[in-house]
Amino acid sequence: MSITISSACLHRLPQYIKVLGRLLDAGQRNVTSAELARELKLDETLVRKDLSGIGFSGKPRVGFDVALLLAHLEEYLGLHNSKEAFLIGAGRLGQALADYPGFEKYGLRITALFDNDPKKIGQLVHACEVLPLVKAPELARRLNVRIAILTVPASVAQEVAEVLAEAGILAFWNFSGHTLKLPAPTIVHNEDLAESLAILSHRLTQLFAVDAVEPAVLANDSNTGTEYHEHK
Amino acid sequence: MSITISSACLHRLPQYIKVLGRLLDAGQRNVTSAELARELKLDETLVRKDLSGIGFSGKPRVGFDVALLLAHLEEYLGLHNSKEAFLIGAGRLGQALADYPGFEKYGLRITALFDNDPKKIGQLVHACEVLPLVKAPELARRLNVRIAILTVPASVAQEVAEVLAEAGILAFWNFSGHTLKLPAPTIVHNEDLAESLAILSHRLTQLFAVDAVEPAVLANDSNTGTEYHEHK
DNA sequence: TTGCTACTGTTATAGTATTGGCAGCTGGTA
DNA sequence: TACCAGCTGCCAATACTATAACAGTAGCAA
Repeated sequence: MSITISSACLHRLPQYIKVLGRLLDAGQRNVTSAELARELKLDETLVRKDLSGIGFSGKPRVGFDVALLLAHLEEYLGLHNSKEAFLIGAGRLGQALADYPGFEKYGLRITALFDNDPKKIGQLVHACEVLPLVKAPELARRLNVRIAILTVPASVAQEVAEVLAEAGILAFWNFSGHTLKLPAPTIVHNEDLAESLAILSHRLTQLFAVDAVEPAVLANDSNTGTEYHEHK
Repeated sequence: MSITISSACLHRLPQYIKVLGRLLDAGQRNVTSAELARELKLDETLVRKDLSGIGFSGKPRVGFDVALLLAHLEEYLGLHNSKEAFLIGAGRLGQALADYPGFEKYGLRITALFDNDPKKIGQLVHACEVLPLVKAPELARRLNVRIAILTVPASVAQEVAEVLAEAGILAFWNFSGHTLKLPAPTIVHNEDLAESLAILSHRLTQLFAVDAVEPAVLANDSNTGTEYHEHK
């Protein structure tokens, strides 16, 4: 099915989904590659290449069927597969994530929260009781949960992750800031605020330097989530 | 100074900083490119190229001076420049970010929080009083604040951002999930959980598919924060 | 029904990022 | 002091991604 999929393309697919969702809500039936390209500031041939690459075809003179394409993308990304996840660490970030409405839409359901702070245990967060952390491995095994969202302090992240990996957790969505080292075949997705901040900081200093000196050429790498607007 | 800097390289620099910080804490004085490469699962020539690219030299037979390199990287990324930011939206995510300890280390200081929920106004978050949102533009102008962290609902993000841009905010760190459209020369850095989730979802389905069928080759694109471990 | 238009899908080209190889320098050692 | 080992730094080769050009097809109108 998906033999080779460019990493850059993979990052664009969710963007397509977002735009398509908007179009669908607006009642638009078809969309052309040029339209998608304009919306996401991409080249229109790139859009066509991406979509044909994941096996979706448009129709000449019409474009792509919005609803069909959206469904195809969601299917391709596996968003329909219901995924159950444990949320480890019920601090502010953990609670914020538990509240995040986008998860359910994307097939992710947080089935339990864990923490080792006695004050937090028993609290209700988003209709879920916070359970003691020590019970997580056993429950993961019993409920066959494969995904963990880590919102624990960086200092304990590695230790916690190892225990959970031992209990069969295969994918970690890691917000702790500590880069996890885990044995195969685990998937680790590090969400690193510090990294984003560093890049933002660099761009800011660039911007101010440019302001002061001359309007130099700035690369636009939209695939990383940052956008650049040159002067004038 | 920095004429051209590869986007991929830019994303690696914070990683170097992280590793170097660990090494410095461990008391290590020098580090070789091979060592850095091993730690971050990169090629060692790539590490050398990145570091020489930002104008830092190592010494043969010794490697790179950890402290000096760290300082150089931080300087290069402008982490020493003190940056003041407004946090817009004092919901759970906003409060979690206000609490995040990494910001100060990277030169970012949240000087004020804003919200338009009367219940939140006046609350203290991380030693900062939550102010009414309508005052943000005026204060931004008066205090010369250039950065805004947006943790408002997606539905109002565009509107809020436009008002703030009007008031002189140049950089938006956007957690709202809505892709902002702003005029030049604004910097927008979108932090999109939905996108991350979609990619994670895809990797998961790939993993399970691989599990079921055969150990296909999986690309490792470490620059996106996701790591892959192949079977065996 | 036939030709035209507008869009898609594919092939070719160029630019960029990563990998590999080699020369040169530097610190240790006998 | 002279040699050796190890690591850097540059240059070439390769792979990959994005842009450009072109051929093909389906709807629409006359």
